[in-house]
Formats: sequence, structure tokens, C-alpha cells
Amino acid sequence: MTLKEIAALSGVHSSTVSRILNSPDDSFASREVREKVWKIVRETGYVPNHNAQSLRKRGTREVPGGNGLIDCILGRTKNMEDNPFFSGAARAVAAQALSLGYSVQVFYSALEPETHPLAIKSARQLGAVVLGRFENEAVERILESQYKNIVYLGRNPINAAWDQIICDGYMATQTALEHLISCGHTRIAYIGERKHEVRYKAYMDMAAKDRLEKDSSLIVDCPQNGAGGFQGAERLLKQAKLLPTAIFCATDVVAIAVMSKLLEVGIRVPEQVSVIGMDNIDLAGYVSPMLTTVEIPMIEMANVAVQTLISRIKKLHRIPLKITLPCKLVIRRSVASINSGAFEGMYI
Amino acid sequence: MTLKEIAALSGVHSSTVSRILNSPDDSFASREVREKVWKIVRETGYVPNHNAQSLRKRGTREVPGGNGLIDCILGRTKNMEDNPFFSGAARAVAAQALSLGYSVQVFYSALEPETHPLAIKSARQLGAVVLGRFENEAVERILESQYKNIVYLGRNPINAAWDQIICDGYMATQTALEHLISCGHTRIAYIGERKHEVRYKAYMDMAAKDRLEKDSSLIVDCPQNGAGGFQGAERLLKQAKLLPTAIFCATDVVAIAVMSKLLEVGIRVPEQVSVIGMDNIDLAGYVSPMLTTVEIPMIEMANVAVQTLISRIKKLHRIPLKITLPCKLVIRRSVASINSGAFEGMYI
DNA sequence: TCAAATCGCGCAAACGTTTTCTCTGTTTTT
DNA sequence: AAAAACAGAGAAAACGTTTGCGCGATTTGA
Repeated sequence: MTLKEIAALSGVHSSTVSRILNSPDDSFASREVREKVWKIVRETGYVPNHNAQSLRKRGTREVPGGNGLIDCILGRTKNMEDNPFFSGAARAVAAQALSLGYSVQVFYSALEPETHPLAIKSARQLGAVVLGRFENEAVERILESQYKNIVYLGRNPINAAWDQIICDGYMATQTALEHLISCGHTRIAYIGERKHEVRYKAYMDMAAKDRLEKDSSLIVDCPQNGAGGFQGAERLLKQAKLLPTAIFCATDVVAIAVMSKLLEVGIRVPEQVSVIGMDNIDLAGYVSPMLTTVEIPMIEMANVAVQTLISRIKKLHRIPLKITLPCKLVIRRSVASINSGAFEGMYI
Repeated sequence: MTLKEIAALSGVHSSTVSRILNSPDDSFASREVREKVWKIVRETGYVPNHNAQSLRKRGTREVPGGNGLIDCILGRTKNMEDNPFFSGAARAVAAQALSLGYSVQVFYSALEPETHPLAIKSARQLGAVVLGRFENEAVERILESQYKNIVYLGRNPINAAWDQIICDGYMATQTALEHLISCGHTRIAYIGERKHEVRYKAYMDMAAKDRLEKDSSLIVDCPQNGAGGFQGAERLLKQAKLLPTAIFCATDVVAIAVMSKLLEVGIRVPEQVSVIGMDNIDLAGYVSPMLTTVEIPMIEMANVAVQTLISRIKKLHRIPLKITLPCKLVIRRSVASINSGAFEGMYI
């Protein structure tokens, strides 16, 4: 079904049909012809060809019905299966955009300019929310050139002219560690990834400042999933010269798996070892002991990102915004103060 | 940057540039001009306008570099935040497609033909994997008319001509319940959603066949997330006339929260009550006790869906395929046999 | 050496829209 | 009653590609 066919059926010219469909308040054409066209459109189930629309309009623009389309572009992650983080964020972006009347297409793009230089298939919608990093800066620059509006979520933009919504993972880690320290812990283990992990960097910097005990036998490098955490805890118990009084886990999933392992070998949390996680996933409050963690406000971040993008699309602001959302310490049961009665002994 | 500009810069016609970029084995044009064009394309960071391409090609078709683009369309879910199921599936689809050299765009579409009849913004790519249901059949039919290739994942197609990949949730539930029954349990509680939940239906049918004790005080209707499971367990303990010997939880997340609540009130799993979950999420094997569950092979389903779609795109098959993947019982620790030593007593 | 086949490349027509421009015929203004 | 404004709707040009066709120039085969 094309516009021309609709036009033929209604006995008017295609341009007239177009105008009728696009007039914001049904104010175009005579009542008679307008209703006839709409009737035929409905009967025939006609949907405009989005490619043709976007082509003609030189990139999608706001449409009267308010049904704009925005993109959400995900960088390449090493292991997509194990990493719900990005898709969780993408889902939050989608949810917020939908609630504001926009459609969303999330790009899991095989950007591989080495394989094929023209691999980028983005379709230049109203704008894009970009998450994560790509192979190289060249790709990112090309990507950037495709959109008139971009908001970066959780990362730095290449071009400082774009908006940026972040929650400092570095600071979040500091928050978690500070909490442990305020509870009297200094002998704190790290379980999680080391490479490319800002949380690890924050941990190390904290140690460098002598706020934590420096002991490389307390550091376990493992994938940030259930299996990783479980085996990570196992390794920690084996390799630690002296057991820690607290364990910092790079994610909640890791933390839950770690606690499970500790329980298995008879170590009680938090009486003997405190455990802290990161992210505040749904389950964190519903395991036992309930997990103390630092919440990365992903949903709020996504909401703000979408709002910022729309604001930019509508040209409500022009200067680049850098919005940092605060992380929040969620205190539950898995961390005990060394000086309190709950803590039963420094070393097992 | 357009093809024409590239052409102007290289001193050839735009059609020549197009052919050079699209020739599979660099076999077009003279070496000299070919290299010049590629050089300029690289320098200038030119990327073809995907809308124009798709428009001209009347829907995207396979391209030489193998960088096709396929869609993954998600139905509307009541509560996007709480429902990682769909986005997990979408992620699996994306991962598989990427590994096969295709790009993916996931549509979270605000399909609201009542608000605006032309809301569908799908861009007619190579084909689509469709998940979930939409407001009404009319929308689904329109959607269907937009694609030349569709595979339905986890649901029935509207039009029986399309392929369909499913894992019978009904059967999966039966598998779980059969396992409990084989362990001697008949007084089995249900915790999870009731409305639109095939798992609930399977439970009720099983009860109707007198395989389970019929007792409505054992049925708890709650959201299928951490909070829901936790409070659900609480409600169960209050309302049950006689406590169950086993609890069937509609999802693993619910099951983990339920176990946490049971532990909190001093009920031991599986010694006093067995718990079984569904889905086999990452964490299921890393909580304590390790959760017995039925695995819905979502990743395999997504893989098969993508392969089927590609097979259809390449016209390797024409008849509609209906592929049912088996679910798998994953036996861990949270279910004990009534007759075994592990089970300590029927009622607490 | 000449016709035939091949090659390299330009021309122009599509693809399905939106939008500017133009042309009627009607209504309002002075 | 003549001029000016206006509304309704068609014609046609664009948006950026791909692709069938055709035309010279080169290579091939006998």
C-alpha cells in the first residue's frame, strides 16, 4: 500500500492525501474528502513507509501525532549474555520514551568498520541515546555524524557539545568503601573484574591513599556473574594470607553468589565477614542476609537521558548539559560494624 | 556526505561509486578509480543513508558485506521495569544475530493505533523476530504486512504461514510439578501471577486431574519480582490452613525471595519445605540452597529463531516451521524427597 | 584486419514520501 | 462592481540511493 494507491482509491492526488494525514488538527481539505481519505486509510491498513518519510524529511522529524522515533545505541560489550547492565539500561530508556509517546529502536550494532567500512546501519532518527563504547574513535565519530541530537548515558561524549548523563561509578565505589571503613573495616577484599573496571580503579586508589590495607592476596579477578562470584569467593578463601573482615563485590550478582559460597563453607555473614554489593538489583533486598549495596539509579538516569534528548530535539536547550546523578547507599543486613555486638571476631 | 559528493570528489559518476561500494569482491571498475573512490570514502567517513538504500531496494536486502539488518519487535508488556524476560530474550536474539554478522534493531514500539493510526514506525528490514503480544489483532496484522520474513518467538503467529519457535511453558510447569510429585509431594503451593500466566493454568489443570491437593489457601497471587515473592511467602504462611510440603514458584526470582523469607522465619529449605523455580536464571545455581528449577532455554530459542529467520531470508526454506524446544529440569538442592532422610517432617 | 565480445562508466529512471509552487474558482473587501 | 484575498487541490521537484540500459573504447578470436 502506497500513498499513490490510497490517492487513486479516494480519487484525489497523493499530495492531498499526504497533507491530510499530516495535518495536526485535521484542519486540511474539505470535510468530505478528508473523511473519505481517512476511511480508506483505515480500511486498507495503510502505514507510511518510514524510509521514504525519513529520506524526504532529511532525517526523522517530530510528527503531529507525537509518535517520534528515537534510537538507543549500545556499544559493543565483551559478553552480551552475561551483561544485563546495558540491556537493563536500554529497557529503562525504552520505557521512559514510550511513556512520553515516543517509539524506540535499540541498536545492537555490529559496528565493524574493519570487516566492512559501511557497516553502520543507523537510520538517523530524531536523536539517539548512546551507551557504552565502540571499537575505536573513528566509528564513534561516524556515528556521531549521523545524528542531529545525541545524549550520552553513563559515559563521556567524544564531542563535548553533546549532553551527558552519568552517575559516577568511581564515586559510588568510594561510597561503598567509605561505608565499610566507617564500620571499622580496613582489611577489605575485592571480587570482580579488574580490566576496564572503574570500580577496581577506585578500590586501588583508596588503597593507595592508605585507607585500606594493601594486600594483593585479597584481590580476586573474576567475571561478574553468578559463577564468577561463586568461584571468586572460593579462590579468595584459598589465596588470602589472612581472611578479610569485609568483601567488596563489584556487582550485586557477584555479592549474592559470594554470600552463598561463604554460607556453604560455614562462614556467617555479616557476623564473621561483611559483604557489600553494587547496583541494587531487584533481588538484593530479598536474599538473606539482605544485601547492603550502593544503588546506581539506572532508571532515573535513563529517564533523565530521554527527557534531555527530547528537550534537545525540541530545541528547548542548546548548551551541552552534564548531569551527574547521585548514587545512594542502601543499608541492609550484610554489613556489620566491627565494634558492634553483631561482629563476632576478626578472623575466623 | 552523499554519494554524489563522493562522486564529485573522485571525478566519477555516483552510480559508479555505488557499484564500487557494493561489488562483493572489489571486482568492479578499474583498479585505479576503485582505489581512489575507496580512499575518499574512508577519508570522508561516508556512510550510506540507510533510509535511501532501503527505499530504493524496496525493503532491505542482503548486502555483500553480509551486514544485514534485522528487526526484533517486542510486544507491549504491562510493566517493563519488572519484566526482564523480554529484554533478556531480545538480548539473546541480538547476540546471536551479531555473531552471524547481522545488525539488530530492537523495537520497543508504542503501537497505539487508537492514538494515532499511523504509529507503526517499523522500517521494513530483512525480517523480524516478534516477541509478545500487542493491543489488538489489527495492529499485529499491520505489523505482519510490513515484513517479508517473520519468526515468532515464544508465541503463536497470527498467520500460520510464519515460523514459530517455542518452548512450552505449560509443559515446563508440568515438568516441575511432576518432579515434586515424584519426590512425594502433593500438597504444593503456588506463588506467582495468576492472570495471563500459563504456568498458573498448568498448575490448576494438574490439580483438576487430582495429581495435587486442591486447597485454595495454598495459592498466592503476587507480582513476579523480588518484592512480590517475599511478600507472597509471607502471605502464604499466614493464609495456609495447613502448610505445604513444597512450593512452586512461577519464576526463579520469586523462588529466591521466597526462600529468603522462609529462612527468615526459621523454616529450612529443603528439609522442611521444598522450593522449585522456573527459568534457571544466572543466580539460581549460586544461592543457598542452590535452586532446583526448570530451564527455559531462552538463549537456544533465540539462536534458533535467528537462524530460522536467516534461513527464510535466504530462501532456504519456504514451508512454515514450528519448532518446540525442550525444557530441562535442573536438579539442585532446594527440593528434597519426602521419603529421604533429608526431609524432616511433613508439617512444621 | 574486422566483426564480435568485453569492459568501464555515464545517463536516467525508479523507490514512496513531503513540500513548494501554481492554478483554478470562490469569497471577502473597498 | 471591480480588486484583492483565499481556499482547495493538482503538478512537480526534491530526498539519496540502486540498477537497467546504452555508448564508446578496448580486447578477443579467427
